[in-house]
Amino acid sequence: MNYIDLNDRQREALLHTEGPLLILAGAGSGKTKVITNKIAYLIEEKKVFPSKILAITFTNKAANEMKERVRSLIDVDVDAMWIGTFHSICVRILRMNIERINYTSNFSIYDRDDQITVVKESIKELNLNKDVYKPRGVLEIISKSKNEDIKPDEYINQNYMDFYARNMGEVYALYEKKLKENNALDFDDLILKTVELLERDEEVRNYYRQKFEHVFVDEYQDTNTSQYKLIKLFCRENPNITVVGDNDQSIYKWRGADISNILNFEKDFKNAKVILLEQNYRSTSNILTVANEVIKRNSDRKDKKLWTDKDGGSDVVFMEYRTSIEEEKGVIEKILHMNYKGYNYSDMAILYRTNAQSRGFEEMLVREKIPYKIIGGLRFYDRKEVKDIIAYLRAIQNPSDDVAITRIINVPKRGIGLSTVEKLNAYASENNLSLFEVINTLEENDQLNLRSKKNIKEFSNLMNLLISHKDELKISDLIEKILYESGYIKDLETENTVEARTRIENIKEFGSTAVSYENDNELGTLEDFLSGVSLLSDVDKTEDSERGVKLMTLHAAKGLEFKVVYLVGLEEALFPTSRALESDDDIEEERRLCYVGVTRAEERLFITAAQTRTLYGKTNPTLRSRFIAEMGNTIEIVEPQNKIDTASKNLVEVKDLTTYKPSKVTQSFMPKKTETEKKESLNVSVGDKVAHKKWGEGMIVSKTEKGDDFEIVVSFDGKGLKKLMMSFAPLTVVK
DNA sequence: ATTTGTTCTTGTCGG
DNA sequence: AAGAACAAAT
Repeated sequence: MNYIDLNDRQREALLHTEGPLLILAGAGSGKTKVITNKIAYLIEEKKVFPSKILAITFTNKAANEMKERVRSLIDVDVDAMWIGTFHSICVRILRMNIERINYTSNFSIYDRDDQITVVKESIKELNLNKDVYKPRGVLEIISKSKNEDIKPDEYINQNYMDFYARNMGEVYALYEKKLKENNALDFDDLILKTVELLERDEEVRNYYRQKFEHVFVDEYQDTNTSQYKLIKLFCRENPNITVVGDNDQSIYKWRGADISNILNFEKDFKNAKVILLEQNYRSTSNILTVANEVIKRNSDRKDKKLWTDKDGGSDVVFMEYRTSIEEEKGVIEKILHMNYKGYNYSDMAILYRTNAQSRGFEEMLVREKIPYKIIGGLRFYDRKEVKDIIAYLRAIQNPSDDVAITRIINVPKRGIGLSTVEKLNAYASENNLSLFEVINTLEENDQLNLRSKKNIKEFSNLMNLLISHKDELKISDLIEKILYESGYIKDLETENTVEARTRIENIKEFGSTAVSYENDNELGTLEDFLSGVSLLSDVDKTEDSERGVKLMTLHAAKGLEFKVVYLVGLEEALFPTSRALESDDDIEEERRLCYVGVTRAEERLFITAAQTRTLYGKTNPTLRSRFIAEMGNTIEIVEPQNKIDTASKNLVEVKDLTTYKPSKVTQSFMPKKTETEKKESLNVSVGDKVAHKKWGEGMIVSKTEKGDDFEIVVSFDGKGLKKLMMSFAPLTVVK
């Protein structure tokens, strides 16, 4: 093997095989190359056993790529190494050891939807109002508490004086109780329970500490508190740990990622060596200049500046269209043009901030017959029919899984409706039984009528039949049995609509994933198959070889690269997102996201925006994103051909759109009044300068219809953003 | 009485 | 798109 391919910095990282090492790797600086070469070097030169190597990534795709690249470097059994995501490694450890902390190893894994279901049940059971205690919001609190290792009773005690928060603590407590009863773990638990296991059980802890002589962590800037704890638990004295990350690409704060993990590495690990990789092998220097120009505005970061020895390349171009529809059209025209110039469609990607933006581009691509692939969005495994089948499998594997049972008890329809399920649930919690146990001991229950009992009996027979076949059937055959015995397929066939037929197709495709799983893992169990399915992330489900233009969110694009990138929707309140506008920290995260987007491009980068955007059927005027101004003269601003360019015309257009379309109700109930009221109130639009009695002068950032009134957000000079109702605010227009 | 089908509302980021 | 509220069917 030769290591000449590496630059000096990279080689230095490779040769540092003892003790902690932090590699600060800028975008496109060859970090995967360094990790894989280092692993190969350890095995070949340092005679480290592959089974003593642990490498943790964030996606399965990254893990597989790492395995492949090590395999291509040296002749080694890569499956002996532990290379996987945080979650898959934890599941592997838990399946072997979870009995030590009082679970059984056939536990279910709950995804976000399952979590919401449990939260809703808990809210209901505690007789709380779900409009006040919003399930999504409560779940956010629960997840946050879990990641900070705050237990329900602690949370309740901390918030004892706050009625609202205390009740959320009660929901949290019940949620945890239910998960335990269902023998289920959520995504957060996978990490937390592993931490708990290692903390409590010295034997297990020492086993893994001994086993993992060399630990690698990729995307270290994205680790959260519990993941950090886990890493620490794997480490012995002066550990051989290599972490790779880029603080400028930390974009998962909302998921609990703690950027201080990477910023504090040198404090946390004594005698840590730090190596900076700043040479970029991906992009032209023009693209890097834009990236550097944007990211340098962030305050809390390790200073790092990408450079390249490549030529300048083409200018980075910004185009602002009049409407979002014109933006979509313009980008598609550009795609056709670049294709004509010799770029393949598969070399191009459209990157956007929110999934909702994909639809317009998709329609245009279909119209022009350009091949494309949307990554993320409505995911295959999130489809109703696929989730139903998975729920059947989960219920078979772990009958205590009430969420799975509830999902399928009346799918396909078998006459067990809402009120019956409610009764069963009530009986279950009263007697501390699982739903499945209640179903199996129906005779004792006298609250149900005969018809319901008969239907339930049929369902329980079905489930018991399926469970009895669990061990003797292959997974794919079990799936077939489920589809046949439950009548699921028959139901869809009778429906005989286009929709039903695609559902059948999807189910078939799911069946074939089971077949290929069996081919790859001869000894694979149902449990392993199910964990694999639930731990897949978006990015994992897309093949590299896929043809066509790729559409994805900026988050999904991290780690990928494309010859031509279209970065779309650079507008205030969209990118940066409206929810970030009021906090500097959040703006910095949006800026990192922008940096990630820019650095995906290898040769050509087109940035676009629209002056009015139609979303959810509403058209609103927009303001150019601050990031465009921050790029300054590193980008070339090009007037799109289909743009109407006189300023006055734009203004008229904008006004028309804002006062357009009062909601249906207001229109029919009080047409005249609405009209006059709106005319009377201040006639301003986004971008106008206004003055406020208290806050001085500022500029209008957004304007949204709220009933008869408009809510406007104004950015006051030196005072920040304020939300105002237009009819009440003492505002005057500044010319 | 209970389940199933239909219409209307609501929310509205990201993995 | 999913849930609530209501209407229709069993």
